[in-house]
Amino acid sequence: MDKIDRKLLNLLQDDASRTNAELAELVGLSPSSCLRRIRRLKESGVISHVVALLAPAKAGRGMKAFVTIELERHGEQYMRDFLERAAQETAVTQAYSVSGQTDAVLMLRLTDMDEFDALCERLFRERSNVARYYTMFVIRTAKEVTAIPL
Amino acid sequence: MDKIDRKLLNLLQDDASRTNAELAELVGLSPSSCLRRIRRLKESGVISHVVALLAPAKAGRGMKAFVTIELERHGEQYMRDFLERAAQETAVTQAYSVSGQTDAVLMLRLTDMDEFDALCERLFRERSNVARYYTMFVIRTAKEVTAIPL
DNA sequence: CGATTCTGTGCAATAAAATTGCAATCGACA
DNA sequence: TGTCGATTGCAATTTTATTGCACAGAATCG
Repeated sequence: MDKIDRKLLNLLQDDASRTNAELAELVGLSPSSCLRRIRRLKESGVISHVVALLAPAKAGRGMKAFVTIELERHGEQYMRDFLERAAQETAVTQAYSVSGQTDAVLMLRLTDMDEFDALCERLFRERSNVARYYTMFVIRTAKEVTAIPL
Repeated sequence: MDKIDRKLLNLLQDDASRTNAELAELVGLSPSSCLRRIRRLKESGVISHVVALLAPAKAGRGMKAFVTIELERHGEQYMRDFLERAAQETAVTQAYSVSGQTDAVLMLRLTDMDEFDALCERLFRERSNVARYYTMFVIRTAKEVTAIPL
């Protein structure tokens, strides 16, 4: 993992639809060398996926929310159960167990409030182990990148 | 935006490195038709980017944290200032203003605690407008997808 | 109801891009 | 300084993307 690899990764994290020739040009390598490096980065798992990102609003899910959750009972198994149930919800795009007063954090992508209500019913109220949950609706997105700084 | 478009978007959100011929096969179209649809989806902005996703641990940023922030003074301009400063930090991958008791939420990708400490110093303590901040370190990631369900 | 337009389709030809073999070069290390 | 292993660039080859074109279906309008 040298300087060129990092440069390549930064470029690919920003826009993976560039042609290999273009990337080669940008990092100052021949196309073949460049391609071999990229392949190596994929095989080693540093690059885990190449995906298309959609504009949330145009995909009909412009509403975002964070939910912090405190569980009633705090065993490892309870946490596992809750996260598993949460992960199965399509509106849940991120689900974590965390340190601190809060036990879990969810990131939601919603179409409307009805969907939110139905989700809360299933996840937090219906025979659940949730003691308290606190919802923060996203008002403004100042930054949202998938790139990991190198 | 018909059924085939949605299918294409789901496929591309999952893996955008597939060849056009493969995608065409999967949605039951000819390669040329398929390509034209994808181009249309890009031009219309539904597909906003195509990016490489890295394995955080292998990229040296395995540590994640959420921070909720309450500001001292609550004007629009104060919020704007804070978010702008936060967004400039490379460790901050997501920055939002939110509804509720909390004013802002940050998502952090960190290499170590020293980086966290330095970030807090810059963002929360150094002549800042932050009244209180609460950090939740991610213990387990149960789900983390970029795909928007369609 | 029929003519017309518009949008989308498949096929085949073309252009562009990725991929590979190979010889040369670079750099670490003895 | 010589040797080994890894990386490079070039050029040939293969694969993939792209485009022109004619046709089919749906919607529009008189």
